[in-house]
Amino acid sequence: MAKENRGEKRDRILKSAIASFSEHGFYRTRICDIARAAGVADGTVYLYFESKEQLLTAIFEDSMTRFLCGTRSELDAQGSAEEKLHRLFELHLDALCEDEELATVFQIELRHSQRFMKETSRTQLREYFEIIDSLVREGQAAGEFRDDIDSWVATRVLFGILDQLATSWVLSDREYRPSTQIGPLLDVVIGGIKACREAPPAATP
Amino acid sequence: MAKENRGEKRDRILKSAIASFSEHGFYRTRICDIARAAGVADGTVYLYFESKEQLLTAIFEDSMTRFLCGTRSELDAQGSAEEKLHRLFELHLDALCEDEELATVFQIELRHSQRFMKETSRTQLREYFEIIDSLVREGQAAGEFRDDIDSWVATRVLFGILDQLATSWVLSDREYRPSTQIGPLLDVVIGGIKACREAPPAATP
Amino acid sequence: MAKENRGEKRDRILKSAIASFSEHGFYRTRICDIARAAGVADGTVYLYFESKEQLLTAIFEDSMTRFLCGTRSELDAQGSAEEKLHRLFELHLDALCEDEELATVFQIELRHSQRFMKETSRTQLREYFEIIDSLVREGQAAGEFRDDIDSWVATRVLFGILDQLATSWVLSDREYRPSTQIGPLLDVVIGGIKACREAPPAATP
Amino acid sequence: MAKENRGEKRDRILKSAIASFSEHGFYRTRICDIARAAGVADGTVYLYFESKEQLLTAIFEDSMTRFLCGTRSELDAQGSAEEKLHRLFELHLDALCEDEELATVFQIELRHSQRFMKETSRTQLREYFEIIDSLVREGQAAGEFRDDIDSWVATRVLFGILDQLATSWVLSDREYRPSTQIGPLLDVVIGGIKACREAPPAATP
DNA sequence: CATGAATGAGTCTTCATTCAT
DNA sequence: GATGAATGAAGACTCATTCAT
Repeated sequence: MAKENRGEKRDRILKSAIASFSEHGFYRTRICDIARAAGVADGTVYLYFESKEQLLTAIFEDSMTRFLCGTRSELDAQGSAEEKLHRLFELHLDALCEDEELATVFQIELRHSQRFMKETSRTQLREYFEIIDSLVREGQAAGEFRDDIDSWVATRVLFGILDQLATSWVLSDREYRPSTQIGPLLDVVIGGIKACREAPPAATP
Repeated sequence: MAKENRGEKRDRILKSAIASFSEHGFYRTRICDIARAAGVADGTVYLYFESKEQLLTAIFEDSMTRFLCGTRSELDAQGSAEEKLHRLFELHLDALCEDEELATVFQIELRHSQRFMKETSRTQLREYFEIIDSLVREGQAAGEFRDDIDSWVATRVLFGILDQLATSWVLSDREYRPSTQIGPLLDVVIGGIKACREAPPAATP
Repeated sequence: MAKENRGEKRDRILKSAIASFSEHGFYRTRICDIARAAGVADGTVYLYFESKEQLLTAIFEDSMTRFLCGTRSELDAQGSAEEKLHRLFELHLDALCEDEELATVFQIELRHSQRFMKETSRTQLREYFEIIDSLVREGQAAGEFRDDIDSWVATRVLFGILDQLATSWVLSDREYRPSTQIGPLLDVVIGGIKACREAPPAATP
Repeated sequence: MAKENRGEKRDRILKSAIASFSEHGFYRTRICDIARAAGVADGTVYLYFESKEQLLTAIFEDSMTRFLCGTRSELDAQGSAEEKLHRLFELHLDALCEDEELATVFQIELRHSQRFMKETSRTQLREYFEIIDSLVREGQAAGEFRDDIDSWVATRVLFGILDQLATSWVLSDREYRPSTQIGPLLDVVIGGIKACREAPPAATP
């Protein structure tokens, strides 16, 4: 029970943090609020996380790790690069939609964290970017996508769409599922990649 | 000069606040930073603004007022409802692009303000929404748009696109002008409104 | 009164800090204790001093500056180097005896400060060492002291005696004036310097 | 092995405490640092010592007990009272020199402990004072020392010298052995006691 | 109007100590 | 006895806000 307990407690704190951060924002949330919500003492939070800032970072890292973990195998099951991209986006958005609070932290709170935006983000996010990038290259290699477009540029556009879709949903009244909107959007971008439209980013937002 | 001075000083403070808020974020910005940047004493800030929170609100209100003021006459100069919508979006995005710091405050910092999101926003934004709404109705009345769609729903979709376009730009490296992307986007939505596409919101984010 | 007040308040805080540090020790003293004793708010302490640690450092620097200031002219009034040394020691010890709390901070509390022992001390104390050193050289040049002894070694021995005399007094019941003991001690050291005794440091403690 | 183990563990903790206290100071040392250095759990420290403060006290008491134990027999081997005093001082200083960390704790850290300075010290030290005092009386009875001097006063002077010699050494760069300096110093004091010099305390510090 | 020194409530973080295992 | 996770009181420091000048 000991080790079980440890992970369990860490999770409770993380969960409480996500709830508080999403409801009141990072700065208006006090460590003691998180602790109380998690049913632990203030000091206990610091047994699991270095600082309030790192608690925010940990939310990102934990979720990211879990997400990337389950994603790769899923993608292998798909056929074309476009299908894979579609599935990736679906997984991404569904993961966020399953936990509205987490989604808020991801799309809103993390953007304020200096440390996150400058360090963690660049390191941790790279892996995700590389997955997208490899799908684009795969599509290019298979003749599915234009290969005169830099795959990294395409990757940023694709990620941009995804991210905006998520932010949009978080800031909305959340009455719809953003993953249902992937199709039309992807159509435009893929169309842009496939055909010779001049400005694929133009379709981004 | 007296009154001139007053307005001028208020503007300096507002400008400094925008700069600080956009660079360091609302919570990491101290009133004394704003005061120093504006070349006034800390206490002076409170002669013009009730509180730090209200300073944030004022940034929104001031900009909104200025924007709405110049907008109506501009719109009258346009022909069709679609042209007017296009022009409105253009004005909106150009206003933000002209001042990247202001854009950041609008798209990022204001979202954290509880008071803003719950009170100010809903009050102040209504007027803007009503402009869009009236354009939609105008188009519907003129047979330009489908009239079996609730104008208020259409309005929210349109505003959503606009807002995401702006956020997207702010979070990006800002190498492009978002107003150049209005055309294709509007095409989709208007197309959605005009024809019988199934999911107009699908193009929202 | 404004500027008067400022210096006055700084002094009150410094004085309260000396009293608290000497009575309860640096670590057991709380900033709010000092503030209350000085009749100011907690935050006010930080308007005058960067940190608790720096408050300790400031006690040293302030006293040192004041002491060195008044010392030089005093020394010019003396005749031989030995007389000057005697007078210097007298001034040093009397300065400490005049303020037992300050003496305690100097001889006990400052020894624990990492920053002090590693930075401030070495910088600020150097000037004092140089005064002693110059007196030793002066005595050597005048044929008053042996000149086959490194003046810097002699300086350290002399300062060591002085410092121990002070510490000794602080840790004692303070029923005597340490300055009355300078004569005999100096006799031994000077004797050691003057004559050819082999181990002047032997008389140090 | 059981009992052996207990004493051994206690010693390890004590040794680690001495090392940490001397290196970082009492207040900057954390119990968990001591525990880790001793290779035990945090809680284990409390199986052997009541509190952090008492750990400091125990360092004094343990060393004192060990020292006093070996001292008496040593003294019996000496001839005159002066020789015994000399030997006592030698033993004292050598004990400290053998363990620089212990010396630092004795001369520096213990001075900050309120409880030590006010309670323990006065109780535990008394025995040591009484040894010195008995040697003085012995010398006086044997006509070796002047008997018109209060033995208790002489005792304090003698202890003061010894203590300062130790502190001086601890604060120095420790390139010399303080016990080599006992001779000259004792000369002065004993001389002061023996003859009719005016100010025996003058040689104190 | 303008100032900026002063305020003091608020919060993160530390760490001695406890106690269930 | 031993452990080390958990506790929670304590305190340094910050900063929005006020108000005497």
